[in-house]
Amino acid sequence: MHKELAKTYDPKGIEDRLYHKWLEKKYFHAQVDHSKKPFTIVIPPPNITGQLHMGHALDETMQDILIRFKRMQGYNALWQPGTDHASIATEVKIIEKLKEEGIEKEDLGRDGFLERAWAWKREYGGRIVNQLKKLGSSCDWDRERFTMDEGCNRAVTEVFCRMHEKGWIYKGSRIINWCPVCNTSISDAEVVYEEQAGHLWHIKYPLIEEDGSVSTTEFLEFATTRPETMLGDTGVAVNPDDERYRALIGRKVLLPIVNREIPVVADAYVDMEFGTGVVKITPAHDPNDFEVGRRCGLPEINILNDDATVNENGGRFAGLDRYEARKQIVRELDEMGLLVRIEDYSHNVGVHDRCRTTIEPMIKKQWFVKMEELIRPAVEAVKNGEIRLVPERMEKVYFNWTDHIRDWCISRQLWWGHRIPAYYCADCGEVIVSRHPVTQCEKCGSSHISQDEDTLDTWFSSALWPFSTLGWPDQTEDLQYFYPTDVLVTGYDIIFFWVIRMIFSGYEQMGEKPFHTVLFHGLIRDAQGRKMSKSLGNGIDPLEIIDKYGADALRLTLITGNAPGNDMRFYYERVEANRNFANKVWNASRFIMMNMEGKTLPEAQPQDLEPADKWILSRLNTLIREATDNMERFELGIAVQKVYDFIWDEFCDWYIEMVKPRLYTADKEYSQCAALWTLRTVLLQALKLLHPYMPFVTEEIFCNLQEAEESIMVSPWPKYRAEWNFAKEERDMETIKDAVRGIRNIRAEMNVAPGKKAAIYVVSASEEVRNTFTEGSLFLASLAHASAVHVQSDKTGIAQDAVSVLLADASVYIPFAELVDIRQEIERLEKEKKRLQGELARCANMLTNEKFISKAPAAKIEEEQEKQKKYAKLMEQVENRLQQLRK
RNA sequence: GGGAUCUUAGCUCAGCUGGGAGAGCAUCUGCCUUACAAGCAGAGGGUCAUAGGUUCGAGCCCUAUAGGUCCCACCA
Repeated sequence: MHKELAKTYDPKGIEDRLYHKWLEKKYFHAQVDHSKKPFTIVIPPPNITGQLHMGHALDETMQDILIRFKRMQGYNALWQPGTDHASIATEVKIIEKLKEEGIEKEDLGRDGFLERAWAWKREYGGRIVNQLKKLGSSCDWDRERFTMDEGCNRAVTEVFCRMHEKGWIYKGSRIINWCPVCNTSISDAEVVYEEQAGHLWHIKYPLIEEDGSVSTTEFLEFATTRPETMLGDTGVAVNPDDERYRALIGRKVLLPIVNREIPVVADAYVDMEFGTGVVKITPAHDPNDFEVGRRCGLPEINILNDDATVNENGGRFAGLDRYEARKQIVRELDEMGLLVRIEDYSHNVGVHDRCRTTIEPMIKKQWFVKMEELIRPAVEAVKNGEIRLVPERMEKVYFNWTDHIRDWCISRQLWWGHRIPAYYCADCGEVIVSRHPVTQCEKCGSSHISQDEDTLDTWFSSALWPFSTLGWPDQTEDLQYFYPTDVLVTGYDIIFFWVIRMIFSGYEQMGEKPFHTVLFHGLIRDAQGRKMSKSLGNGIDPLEIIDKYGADALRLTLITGNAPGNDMRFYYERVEANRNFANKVWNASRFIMMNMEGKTLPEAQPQDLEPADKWILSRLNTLIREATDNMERFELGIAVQKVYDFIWDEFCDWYIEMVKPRLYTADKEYSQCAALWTLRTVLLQALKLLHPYMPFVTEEIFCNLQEAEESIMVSPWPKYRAEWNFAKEERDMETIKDAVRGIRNIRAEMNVAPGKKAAIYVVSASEEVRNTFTEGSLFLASLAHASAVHVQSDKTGIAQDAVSVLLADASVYIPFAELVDIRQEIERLEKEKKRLQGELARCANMLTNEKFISKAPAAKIEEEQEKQKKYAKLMEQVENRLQQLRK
C-alpha cells in the first residue's frame, strides 16, 4: 500500500500540498470549547509594508512550535494572526509611490490619500501573510485581523475616550521630537542616537552694561553644537552656585544678530565643570532648555518651520534650511568677532528610527498619555511574577524603562492611522472627545466643528492587540474564553514599543494581564555578525532559503544552537546540516516502510521484545519526558537538540543497525515482528516530538507510515510510559555498544579492511553478561564485522595473540589470521593502563578526602565508588592481559 | 554616565539548579555495507579571557581587570 518514496527528501511541492490540506481540514481553527483548556498566542502583527525577513521567520517559528506543541497536548490552541497598519512606514511608502507618479500627498487631500492607502493595503497587505504561510505557520486565518479594521478602530476610540475621561490623555504644549522629513512628531522611543562627528562652536554674547549700553569688554562665553538655534535664544544660564557668574545673574546679554536682550538666569541644570559653565537657552528647541525656560519663565520662540527651514522668527534667515542658516550665522558671528573658536566634536545626535533624519526638538501642541499611574500595575505584575519574562534578565531592561518613564506622545501628523476622536468648535473653542462623530458643539451649539487632524501612534492600537482581536470592547465569548492569552513571543527590541504598552493596556482596560509569559528572542545577524539591513544588502531572504532547503530546515536552523534572547548568526552551512537531518528522518522512515511492505503488523507481545527493542523504547521514554519538560520551560532549542540526537545517533546509527539482521533473516517471525513494531512505534513517537519543529516532513512521513490518523498535527503528544522503562536493558546495551565501539576502534587503528571479518570471542565470568551478549550476538556480528560470535566463560580456544577489547565485566578477543604485532598491542594496553591509573587516582583522591565524604551528597559519593569499582575491574583486566602478552 | 551581555575546539555556538568539557561545520583516515555519500565508521583538536576568592569540588557562584557587543541616559 505504501507509495514509492524518493531516495532524497524534496520539500518542494510537499510543503504547499500539506499546508493546503491543513487549511482545508481547518486544523488551525480554534473556537470556544469549554471542554478544553485554551492556549492562546497573539501574533506580533507584521507591518503591511513588510516583506518576510529572518526576524519574522524566527518569531513565527517559535510561536508555531509552541502552538503545535500545545495543540497536540490537547489544548484548544489559538494562534491569532493579523497585520499592523504601521502608520509612518506605510505612509512614507505611499508617498514615495505617489512621488514616482509626480503626485504630492497634499494634491490628493486627506480623503484621496486614504483612498490610495487602502488600495495599497488591499494590494500588498496580504503579501506578508502569504509569506507566513510558507513557513508552515498554523495561525487561525479565519480570525485574521488588521489594526485598522472596524473592531480595532472601535477599541482604539473606546480606549482613547476612556482614558481622556480619566484625565490620563491630555493635550498639551510640550517639547516633542519632530521629524522634518516625515513631517510628524514622534515619541521618545522612536528616536535613536547616532554618534556623529560635528563641531563645538565657542561663541560669546556681550553683556549689557548698567546704563543699557552694550559692553565691549565683558562677554559670556559658551559652546554649542547647534549655533543656528541662537535665533531662538531667550536666555543664558549659569549654575546658581557658580562663584564666577554669581554677580551676573539677573543681568542681560545682547543676543547678537537678532539684537535681543536676554537675561542671565540661574539653574541647577547647568554643569559648572563643563566648558565655561555657561549655557545658552533655547526653550523652543531643546528638551533641557525647555525645562529651564519653564522654570525661569523665559519666552519660547519657535524659529523653525515643520520642514526644518527657518521661519519668520528668524528674521532675514527665514526660509533657509537649518544647516544653511547655521553656516551663515557662524560666518556672521565670526565677522563680529564673537566666534571664539571651533572645535571638532563627536556627539550623539537623535535621529528618527524610520528615516534616519536628524530630529528637531520643537514645542508643539500634542496629545499625551500620562504614564505615572498607568504604568504601576505593569511594574507590579513583573515584580510579583504574574508576568514572567524569559530570559529573566529582560526584567532589568523592562524596569529600567518603567523607572524612567515619561509621558507618551501619541499624536502624529499623519493621515494613515486612527484619527484622534477629538473635535473642536470654531466658535467657542470647545474641545469634545467623543466615541461618535460630532457635528454640533455641545456647549454653544455651533456647527462649525472640525475633527483633530492628527492620527495616533501606531503602537496605540497594537497595545490593545491581545484583547481588541478577541472582540473587545464587546464582552464576546471569545474574549472571555481566550483572554488572558498565554505566551507572547517577540524580539527584545520592541520591549518598550509594544510589550510594556500591551501590559499596561491589558491591566487598564481588561483589569487583567494580557499574557503570563513573554518569550524573547534575539536578532538574526549575517555570518559576520552584522545586523541584516537593506542598506548593507546583507539580508537573507527566508523565502529563498525555504525554496532551496525547505521550511523545516530553515525552522530548525533558527531554533537550534542559540540560548534564549541571544542574537544568532545565520549560516548556510547550518541550514544545509538541518536539511540533511530532514533527509535522514526521511530515509529512516523509508527504510522502515520498505521493511513493512506487505506485512501485517500486530501489536508486539512484551515477551517477544528483545533487549535492543527494550533499550530503544526506554531511551525514547526518557526523551519524551525530557523534551516535553524542556518545551514546557520554553527551552525549545534544547528540546529539539535532544530529539535530533535521539533520532540520528540512537535510533538510526544504533537501533536500526542492530535490527537489520533480524529483518533480513526470516526464520524467527516473532522477532522480526517485534523489531518492526518497535521501529514503527519509536519512529512515530519521535516524529511527533519533532513535529512542532519540522511540521512538513513529519506530516508527510506520518501519513505514509500509517493510515489510521489523518494528520500528525492533531495526533496526541507522546506520553511517558512506565511500562517502557527498561533500566537493565539500557545498561546491557551500553555494554554491548562499548564492545562494538572498542572493536571498531581497534579495527580502524589496525587498518583492517571492512570486508575482512574475523570471529570474536566474548569472555565473561558473569552469566548475566554472557546472556546479554548471546542475545545480541546477531547484531554484534554485523556491527563489529564479525564472522561469528562466541560467548564463553573462559579463554579456552582463543589464540594467544588475539587482539583484545577489555570491558569492566567482559573482554572481547579478536584472533586475526595474520600475526598481530604483540609489541604494538602491549603499547596500546600500556596507554590504557596509564589512563586508568589517572582515573583511579582521581577517584581515590575524592574518596579519601574526609571533607568530601562528610559534605558531598550521598548519591555523588556512591557514584564515585561505583566508578572506582569499575575502573578497578578494568585495571585488573588490563594488567592480566599485559602479563599474558609479556610471557 | 548607568546597565545588560559575551569571552569555551580552526569557525559558529550549546553547556539547565556547581559533581569527570559538547554539537554543527571545517580537518585527517577508511568505506558507494541492499534507508540515506545530504551517508557510515574512526581520529586529531580546548591551562573554558586574565587574576584573586567562596566551596570537599568552579566553565557555572563572588570580586577585580582586559577586550567585544548591545540597551538606556543624552552635558550645552
